[in-house]
Amino acid sequence: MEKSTTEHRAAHEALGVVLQVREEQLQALLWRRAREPFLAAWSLPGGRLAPDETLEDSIRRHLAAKVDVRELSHLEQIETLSAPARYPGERLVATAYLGLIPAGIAPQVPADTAWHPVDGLPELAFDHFAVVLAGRERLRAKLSYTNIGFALAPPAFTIAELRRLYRAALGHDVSATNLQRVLLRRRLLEPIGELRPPGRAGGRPAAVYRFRTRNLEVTDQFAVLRPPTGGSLK
Amino acid sequence: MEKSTTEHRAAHEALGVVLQVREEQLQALLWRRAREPFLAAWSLPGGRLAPDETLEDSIRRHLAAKVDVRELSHLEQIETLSAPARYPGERLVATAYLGLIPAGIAPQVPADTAWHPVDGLPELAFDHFAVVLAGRERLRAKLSYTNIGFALAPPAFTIAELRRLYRAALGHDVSATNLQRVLLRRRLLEPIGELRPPGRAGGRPAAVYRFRTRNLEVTDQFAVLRPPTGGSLK
DNA sequence: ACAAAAGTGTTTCGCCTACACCCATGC
DNA sequence: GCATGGGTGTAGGCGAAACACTTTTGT
Repeated sequence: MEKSTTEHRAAHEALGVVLQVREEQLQALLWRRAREPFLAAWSLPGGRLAPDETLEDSIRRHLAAKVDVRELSHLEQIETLSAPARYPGERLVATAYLGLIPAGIAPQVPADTAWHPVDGLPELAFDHFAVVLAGRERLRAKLSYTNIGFALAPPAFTIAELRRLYRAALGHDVSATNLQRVLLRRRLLEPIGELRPPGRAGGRPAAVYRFRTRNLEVTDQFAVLRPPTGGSLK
Repeated sequence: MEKSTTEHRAAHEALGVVLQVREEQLQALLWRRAREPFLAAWSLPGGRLAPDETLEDSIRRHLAAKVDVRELSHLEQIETLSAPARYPGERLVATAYLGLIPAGIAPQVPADTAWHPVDGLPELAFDHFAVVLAGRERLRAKLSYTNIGFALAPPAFTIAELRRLYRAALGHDVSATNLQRVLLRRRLLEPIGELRPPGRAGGRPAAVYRFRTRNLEVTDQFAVLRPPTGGSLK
């Protein structure tokens, strides 16, 4: 049963699922491949792991060629893909990361790189389609029980603007009334004390809010099976 | 900025955080190292990735030397560790898996392998301590919003028995009344129609239950920000 | 005055908790 | 009978959803 494996060395790449809400849609940053295999197919940005860097360092370094890394408001590992045949002709293990960019900034991207709505992606190279969907699922889940919205939102925003971001990311409508109440009750948002003047059509000026912190925090830790009010076991 | 990385090949290992509730405590399966570095230190079982296997295949293969793999009721990837200096003298990337074994079975383990309570672990080799804690956190979180309890429980059990498993895994007391109601309301449990006769001290016979499915299902999908009763967007 | 947009008040609902009480058994 | 352990009835709390209504602006 035991194989002689001590000599096997797999090449390792980092892949980035970089998401941003653009034009009311959740979009992913894709790169048009310049090499075989899958020449000219759309694929996730990324590249090989170098000897002296972590995987997170690596994805940051490779993404730097596509977007200004300072614009990444959040980065987390999704999963590691290791099917032996996932990359033709070579053993290549891939670790995928989820990267988020706040709405409202328009990163410069090179000519071989473009944003694509996650609903309605083109054919993607390798197993990248499933990776994008896994990234979107991670984002959607965390929108419900963490403050990860900070990573989709600009530094300051109105509830109506935030609502459009949540709607695009979640894929379903969100009530502005309830969104405001949930995020305020959980103390994720705070008003900065300014008002946004209404547009041409008039209307009451909107209060401007910001996220209280721009680091990931779990805000709904134990939905059920909460510890009893008081004691933990040992 | 771009490094010449095309030739770098990192060795890759799979690590298993195998947990079981034993004697009312959540315990992890550890292996006493027989080689340098960290000779004789306790560490997670696992081993090198072979050329023609996935990482999941790999951890199953390596664990087979420690426990009967058929006893693994659940296996999922936790995270991939890639700090360049995490393993002395060699670049070694590690992908950690969480494996669960139902309570009540006593797997044969080799002499160099033993169960240790997760509260009160000895010093572990490398970065393995943090990996065990990450595995426990994953388990605790999923106990709240999935049916992962099936993987800790034997095929049939009373509510009182299940309560002890949840208590050990969560680290805090759990009310049998509420545990029963939550798990029945979510339709995770169903009675098998049998009764467990009481012990020497008497008492009403307990109904015997089982998990409706023994595959992972998310049961509390969107805590908040649920889609409106009706429509999804696009 | 009217339309538009933002925000608040209020009701309803459902899930969860806590605790009292009832049930079935051994001694 | 009484002790012991299992299960159910029920009331209260709380967060969330829904919707009506008020507030503040532009035209």
